[in-house]
Amino acid sequence: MKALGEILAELSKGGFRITRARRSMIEVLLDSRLPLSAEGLIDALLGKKVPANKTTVYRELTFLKEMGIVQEIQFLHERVKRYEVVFGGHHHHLICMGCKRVEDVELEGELEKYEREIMNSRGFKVLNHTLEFMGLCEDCR
Amino acid sequence: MKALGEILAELSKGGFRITRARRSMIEVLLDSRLPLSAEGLIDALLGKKVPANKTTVYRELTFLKEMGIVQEIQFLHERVKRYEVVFGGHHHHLICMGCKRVEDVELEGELEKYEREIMNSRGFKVLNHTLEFMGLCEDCR
DNA sequence: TATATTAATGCAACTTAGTTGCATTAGTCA
DNA sequence: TGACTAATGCAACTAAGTTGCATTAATATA
Repeated sequence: MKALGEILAELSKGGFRITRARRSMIEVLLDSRLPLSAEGLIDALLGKKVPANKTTVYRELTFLKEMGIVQEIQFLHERVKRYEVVFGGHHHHLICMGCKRVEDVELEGELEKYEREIMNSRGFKVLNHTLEFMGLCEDCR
Repeated sequence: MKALGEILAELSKGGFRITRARRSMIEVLLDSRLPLSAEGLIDALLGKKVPANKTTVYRELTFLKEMGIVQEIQFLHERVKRYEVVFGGHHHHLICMGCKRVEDVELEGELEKYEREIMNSRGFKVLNHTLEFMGLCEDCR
């Protein structure tokens, strides 16, 4: 997980402008410990008195995705997409069906075994995967 | 994977009516070797000269989900939801980024190891999970 | 087989999430 | 400080799915 300054420097070096909306969006996403929807992001911005236009927010999210700064997540139990700042390591989510909170998990060893298996038995080359666990968190059990 | 007759008998026993739309939708879903979107389902029905109203199709999909006959799948690379008849065993998908085809995979041993790990380290009780692999199929590599 | 009951249907109008075109604004560099 | 153009914001649009309500038809019963 990078710091705000690092991200901004990287963008600046790439010839992109550091606007109020851009900076604030990255700040909000960095501060949120769970992935935000576009709507949630707009609310957070308005809460910080940062003008947040829907079009701008969606366009900026597309941009930040292309830059590899944020990633988009689609949870099965929701219609909307969520966004989070890309983490150092690839990780997954624990989604509590009680309180709807989302936590991150990193898994040891990952799914390489399965990916090899799939390659061998099907000739299918896995390039990426998504994995989400649904259940009940400690508080909701 | 159940046969059409079985499914219809089960519904009938439950006091639900066997209508043309209901029978045809289950038929189409059983025949499709990949999960269908609502739109794809409507097209398939029209192709069979079965009148297919959007509202009816969505309502029937909701019903079939509630009955545990079909399951809804959300792929990360798509906006729409897809539906498939529930299989005997829990399974996952291989999504080809080239030709967009979807194949099923069943994994040995599954993710129990991770689910135990998550329970032990976080106190989070996993009840369900989703796992999709994105990559290139044999033909597209 | 006819009839009553109500599950299922279908239209139209709506909602939600996200997108597009285009004129305007504001970062950045010289 | 000004020129350049990336980024913005409005309004209008699209796609996917939903809702209310009057109508139709599957089934049980007489």
